[in-house]
Amino acid sequence: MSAKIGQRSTKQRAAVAAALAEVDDFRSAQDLHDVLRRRGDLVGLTTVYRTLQALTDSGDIDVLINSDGESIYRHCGQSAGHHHHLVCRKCGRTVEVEGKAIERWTDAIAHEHGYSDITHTMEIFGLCPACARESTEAMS
Amino acid sequence: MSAKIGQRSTKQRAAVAAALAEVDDFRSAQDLHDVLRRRGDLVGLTTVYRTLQALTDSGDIDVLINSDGESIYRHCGQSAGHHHHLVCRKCGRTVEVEGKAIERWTDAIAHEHGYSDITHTMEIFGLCPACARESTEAMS
DNA sequence: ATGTTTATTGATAATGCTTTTCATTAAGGC
DNA sequence: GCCTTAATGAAAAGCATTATCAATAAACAT
Ligand SMILES: [Mn+2]
Ligand SMILES: [Mn+2]
Ligand SMILES: [Zn+2]
Ligand SMILES: [Zn+2]
Repeated sequence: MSAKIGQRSTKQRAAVAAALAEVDDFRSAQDLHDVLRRRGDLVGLTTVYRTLQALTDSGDIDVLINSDGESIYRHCGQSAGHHHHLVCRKCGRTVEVEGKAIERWTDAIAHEHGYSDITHTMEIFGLCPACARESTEAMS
Repeated sequence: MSAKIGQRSTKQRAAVAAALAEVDDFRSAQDLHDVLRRRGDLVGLTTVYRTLQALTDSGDIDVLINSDGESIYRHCGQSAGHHHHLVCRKCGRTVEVEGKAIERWTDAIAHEHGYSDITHTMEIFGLCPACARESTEAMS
């Protein structure tokens, strides 16, 4: 929402924002750096990292850590409101999912054990239809 | 469950297992390496990593990736079966929770979108009763 | 427009976790 | 005890991310 990621607007930050808008999958900083290079926007890798960090801090994009321990970023559709993700572990294709049931369940469990001030993380990983098809074709 | 982490039993593996039994919160490989050193068990860091990897693969211990992207391990009570955790963000106190509802829900969502080969992560964080009490006392 | 200030950039070096190498050691079966 | 080979671990490599710091360029004043 708020674009307050710094006090000066630069072409580098605009380029990172554009790249995030173009691909709407979760991507690593280095992936996005490559996307930028292919687009013709020469932005330093350091700046990509810095900008993603700033956008994450301001809540404008979502970040999650994949099973390799690497951070991946995404500009979410309705960045307003708590939601979760179904992510393809191969290509990053993402579906945003919302689940009141989960929210209620985690709160119930936590209170049951006397825990307060609850938060939770929850992401689903799998192979998207396209990547699954690719996999089976490769076997034949 | 199965202790089949290899075909030979060594004192190093026994030492790692003992260290895991002694501390029952989530710890990094390097933390456990220090615990071993303090115990007087000289086990190479490489071996600690390898053993934790093996124990994780065989399902004997749980691993999760913290917000720094570092893997932390824990020997769980009933190590049989998939489960999740309710972790105190202050002191690390952990409660193991099981939730068939979550498992069914994630699978349903994933299949609904055509995703296959599903896994998921889900952890609950909060303040345990003891830490919450401490917090309110500090305010008075 | 030109100059001044200083936030921002980015090439490079450094950090830190984890994995790979590979020569040495020691289980387990005989 | 001997043999086979899994297992160990010191050292090097790999890899994502962060820290440095001199050069650059927004924002603002003149
Ligand atoms: Mn999202
Ligand atoms: Mn557990
Ligand atoms: Zn995919
Ligand atoms: Zn606590």
